[in-house]
Amino acid sequence: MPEFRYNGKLYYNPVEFAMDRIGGTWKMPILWRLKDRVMRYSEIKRDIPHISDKMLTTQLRELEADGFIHRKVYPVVPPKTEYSITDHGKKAIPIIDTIRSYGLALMEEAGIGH
Amino acid sequence: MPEFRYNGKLYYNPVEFAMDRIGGTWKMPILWRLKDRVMRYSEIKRDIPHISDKMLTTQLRELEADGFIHRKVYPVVPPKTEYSITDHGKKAIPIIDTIRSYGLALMEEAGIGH
DNA sequence: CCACATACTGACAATTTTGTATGATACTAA
DNA sequence: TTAGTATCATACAAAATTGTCAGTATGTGG
Repeated sequence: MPEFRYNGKLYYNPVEFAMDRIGGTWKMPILWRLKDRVMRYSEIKRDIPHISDKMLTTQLRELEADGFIHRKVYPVVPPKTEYSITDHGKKAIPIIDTIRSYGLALMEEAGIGH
Repeated sequence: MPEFRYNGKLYYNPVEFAMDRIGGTWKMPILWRLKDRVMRYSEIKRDIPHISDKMLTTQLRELEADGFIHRKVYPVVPPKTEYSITDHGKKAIPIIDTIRSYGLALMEEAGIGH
């Protein structure tokens, strides 16, 4: 595995690079929810328990900067912003699905969910 | 996604559970190397650049505790320890492969590797 | 005039993860 | 007698991630 640099950061392998884009506590949950519908900020927030405004905003911004989602702001008051997944973002869905299924399998083995 | 508890820790979804077992900087690189051969501690260390003794040891111990790898100690001096992947651990390989391929695709899109 | 709504921003703090540095062991070779 | 080896352990520090809290903007409904 040759190491490489991207945006100033050093990566050791492709897995690390992938996880830096879609990993962390919130990015996959967000992408998963946007996979087949457009959602407003407040909808996403209501749908993901425990997420704070700060986390939701920063993660949405990073996903947007990396081209996974699109952000459309309506100039109204109170504000209205819609988030949708991009073609680039859709490519991550099968990977999330794979990880999710694996997680469910691990949970079953561990006796979680009865 | 109903949240749940395991070993005292709170998880929000299956992805988080999966990533807690095989995520982090070093676990997938370790499992990936053990996927088709038995390796000694020092071999793994030589094969994974930048990993420190502390990280290698703690990650190996956690992977062992979670049943992903097996540890065989030979009572000789200097010490000799062999690590091998278990059947349980082998189930993680396709997932790592999926993430790895996705990472390579992202890298290509980003223009990494010429 | 005042509260309410939505989508944020920023300062700061706590937590989690990763890294560094040093030492232990106990036999073998020089 | 001393250095070298392989596999750790442990104390401590730094870095990265996540969380808390307060505040902002601007119109609408009461």
